[in-house]
Amino acid sequence: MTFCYDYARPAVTTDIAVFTIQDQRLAVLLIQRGGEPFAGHWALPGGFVEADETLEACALRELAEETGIQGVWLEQLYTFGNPERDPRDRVISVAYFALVPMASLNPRAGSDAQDARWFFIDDLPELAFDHRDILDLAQHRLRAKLDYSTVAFSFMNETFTLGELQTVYEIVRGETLDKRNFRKFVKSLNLVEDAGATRRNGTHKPARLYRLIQPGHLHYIR
Amino acid sequence: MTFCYDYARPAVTTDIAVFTIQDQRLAVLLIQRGGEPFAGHWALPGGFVEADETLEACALRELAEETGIQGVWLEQLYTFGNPERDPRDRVISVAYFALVPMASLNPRAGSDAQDARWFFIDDLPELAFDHRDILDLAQHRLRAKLDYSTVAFSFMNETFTLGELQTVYEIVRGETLDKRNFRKFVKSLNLVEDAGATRRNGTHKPARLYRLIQPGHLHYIR
DNA sequence: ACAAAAGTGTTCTCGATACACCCATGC
DNA sequence: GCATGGGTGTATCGAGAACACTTTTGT
Repeated sequence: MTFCYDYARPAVTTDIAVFTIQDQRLAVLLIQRGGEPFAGHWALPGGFVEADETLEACALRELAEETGIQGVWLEQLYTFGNPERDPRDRVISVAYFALVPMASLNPRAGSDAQDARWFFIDDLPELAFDHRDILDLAQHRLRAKLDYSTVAFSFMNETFTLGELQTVYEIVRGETLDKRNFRKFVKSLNLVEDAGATRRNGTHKPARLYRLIQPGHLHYIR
Repeated sequence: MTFCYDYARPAVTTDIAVFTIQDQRLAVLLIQRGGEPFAGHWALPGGFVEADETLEACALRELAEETGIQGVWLEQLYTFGNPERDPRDRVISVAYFALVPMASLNPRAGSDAQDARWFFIDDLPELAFDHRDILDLAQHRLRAKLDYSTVAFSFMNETFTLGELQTVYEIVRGETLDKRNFRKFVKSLNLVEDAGATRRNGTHKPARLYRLIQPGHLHYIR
């Protein structure tokens, strides 16, 4: 079956940059492409928009199909439409980005993907298409959003220590922060509560655990 | 001639929200649609992406064709992809927004448009498609951008008074500002210089004229 | 005992806010 | 002379930055 139109139409895809924190470093989820073009290259998960699904539904579906990851919060990033970005054909890609808790999700390869795994953001392989540009923009947006929203909490597990949270801020911003100022800042947000437990985690004082008062909510600050 | 593909493809358009300031109010450029659907309704200028043009080039071309406006600075806003947003067919629209100097451009109707003119943002007709949503988002983004960039200067003519600039801020933010604090703020940016002239403008003291030191540059502040 | 991360307050600086009067012009 | 917008300075407040020591645990 073929689909015919009076004018040329571009193909439309979504691509998704999923970030997490691993080993105290920022990591992104990539798949290894099974088919041409760029067979064997690493790329962002994503794929073609189907006739009756929203762009966000497409992104969620492709993410689940190619990596097994489900139910993440997505934000639209930018739409890439350079006519040369796909060597085969005119393809316009609506890019999304997402953050998932530290090391919580084990990706597995799915359809169209030979493999799916986390890469550190500062140690990436060569990427297919313009996915490197997409990733750079996503990282830029993530850094900016840290300053005026509570995105960083999306990286946290259900309970977490303030030290872990501070590490996330330090990793994304690429600079160290003062511990006392950081804790003052977090407490002034009034978004976390004491989870009533501590975690022993090595040869030092146990850390108090906190949880979000409204899990899943993104807040705008400043 | 027809174009055939193995899978269904959406049509892709760009739509552009062009803002200006008129009579101390925020205004947006709309066209009256000539053809179906929504014939006779007012809508944002825009149209289908051609095979070999970038999304931004498409937006600029459609804007010129439909309204005669050329050479404006565009920023990508958001991509609207709800499958129901166009009653005919699946159409995905990449929305852009732009700011042009106060009352500087006289739109004229062009192809596919019976008419093109400015509407005050708080006195809009019923709009075609989901263009009301696009406009609401554009206005929201404009307001937000005022706080961390110098977008407001895009509304200004080559020379302008600080009173005019303050009025722009007041219109977009919807609140009055203190004159002394505002002037202190503008001067602290170090982005404007004295144009060495004044403008008589009614029954009061003439106002000093300023100009941008780097015209056309958008700066990020804060 | 010692190494290693957890936890805790005060001072200072700077940008943002609040606020009131004189000036130059047209009528 | 009076109405109208142009133009100017100072005091206050609050958020962000700088900064050092004690606590608890594992080995």
